[in-house]
Amino acid sequence: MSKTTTEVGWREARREAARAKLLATAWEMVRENGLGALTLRQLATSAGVTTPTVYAYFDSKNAIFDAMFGEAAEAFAETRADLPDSGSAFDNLVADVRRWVEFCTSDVARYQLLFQRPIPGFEPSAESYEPAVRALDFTREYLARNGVSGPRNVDLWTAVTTGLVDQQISNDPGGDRWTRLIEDVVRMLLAHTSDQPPE
Amino acid sequence: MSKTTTEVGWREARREAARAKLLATAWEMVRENGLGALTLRQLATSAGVTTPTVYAYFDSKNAIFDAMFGEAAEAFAETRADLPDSGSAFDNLVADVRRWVEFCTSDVARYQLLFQRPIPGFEPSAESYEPAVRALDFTREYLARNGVSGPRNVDLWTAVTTGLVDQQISNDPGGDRWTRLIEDVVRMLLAHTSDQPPE
DNA sequence: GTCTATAGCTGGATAGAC
DNA sequence: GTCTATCCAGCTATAGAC
Repeated sequence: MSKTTTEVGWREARREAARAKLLATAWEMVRENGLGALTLRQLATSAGVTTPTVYAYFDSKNAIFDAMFGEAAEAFAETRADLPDSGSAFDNLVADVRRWVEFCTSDVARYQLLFQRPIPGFEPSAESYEPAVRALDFTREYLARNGVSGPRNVDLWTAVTTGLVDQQISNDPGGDRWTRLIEDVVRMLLAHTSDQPPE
Repeated sequence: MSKTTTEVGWREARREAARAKLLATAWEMVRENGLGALTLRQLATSAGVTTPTVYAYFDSKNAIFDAMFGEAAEAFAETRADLPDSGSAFDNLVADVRRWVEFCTSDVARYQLLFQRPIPGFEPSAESYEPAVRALDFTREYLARNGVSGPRNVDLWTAVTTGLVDQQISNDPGGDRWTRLIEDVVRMLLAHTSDQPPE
C-alpha cells in the first residue's frame, strides 16, 4: 500500500519545496546584506531549521552558491528569450540595453554573483554556467541581427553597457542618473558600430 | 644629553619605516590574493613581526584599509596631476583615458579598494578620501578644457571608461582586448559629446 | 615596542540520538 | 530528516611580561 507513485511524487515535491525555501531565503539574505553576508547559521535560522538540516539539501556552502548561480543564469537567459523584433534597429537595441540594465540593477547581488565572482573559492559548475553562455551567444546574435557584428564591435557594446550598469550601481543606487542615458548611448554606439549607416 | 631633535627625528623615521613596511606588505598580500585575503596574522608573519606589534602602528584592521585607501587615492590624484596639454583635444583625451585604464588595470586590488568598496564595514575617512575627490574634480575640469562639459556628458565619459576597465579586468586580465579600443572609444565619445565638432 | 599567551567570537561542517 | 551538541579552524583584539 505504501510507495505508490503519487506518494513518491508527493515526497519529492516536499523535498523540492524545502530546498526551494532555503534558496529563496538565501536570496533574501544576499539582497539585504551582500553576498559575503550569507552564513549557514543565519540561513538555517531564517528558514526555520537548524544548520545540519541545510546539509540534507546542499553538500556545502558553495553548493548553495552554485544553485543560486544556476537560478541567476537561467533568469538572465530568460531576459534574452523574447527580445522585440520591430523594424527599427535602434528600438530593438534600446530594448536590449534597457532589459540588460534593468536585470542587473534590480538585483545587485545577483549581478555580482553572475558577472563579478566576488566569492573566493567558488567557481560555478558547468551545468549552472550553461544558461549564461546561451544568453551571451544570443546577445551576440541579436546584435548581429540588428546590424552590429564583429568581435570588436561586440566588445565595445559590452564595455559601454557594463559601464552604465557599474556606474549606476556604484554611484546612484536606486536612481536613474545613468539609466536615463541609454537612448543616447545606443544612438552613439549605433553611429559608430553599425554595418550600415542609420536610415 | 638625550632627546635632541635629531634623535627624536631618527626615532620617528624608524617608526615611519616600520609602518611603511607593514603597508607595503599589506599591498603585496592583497595584490596576490585579493582584498578579502588580508588577515592580521598573515600580515604580521609576512612582515616579520607578531600580531600585537601590528596594533602598535594601526588601531584596527580597518585603520590599515584606511591608510591603504589614502595611498591609493593619492596615487590616483598623481596620475591626474601632469596630464598633457597638446593642441589636440583627441590626443589629450586619449592620454587621459589611457592613464586611467592603466592605473586601474595595473593594480586591480587598488582599483577595487578605491572604487568598488568590497569590504563590509569599511568606510574611508574624510582625510583618506580627499585626494580622490580632488582627482575627480580635476578630471571634470580636464574634460571641460578639452571641449567636453556638462554633467550628462561627464557621466557618459565615466560610464564608458569604467566599462572598458571593468571588462578588461573581468574578462581578459593581463591582456589588451579592451584597452586597445581606447582610441576608437575616444573618437566615438568626442563625436557625440564635444561642445564643438572636431576640426 | 615586541614578545608569549590567550580571550572571545564566528565560521563551516559533522556525530549520533530520535 | 531533523534535532542537540560539538569539533576544529580561523579571525580580531587584548593582557601582561620583558
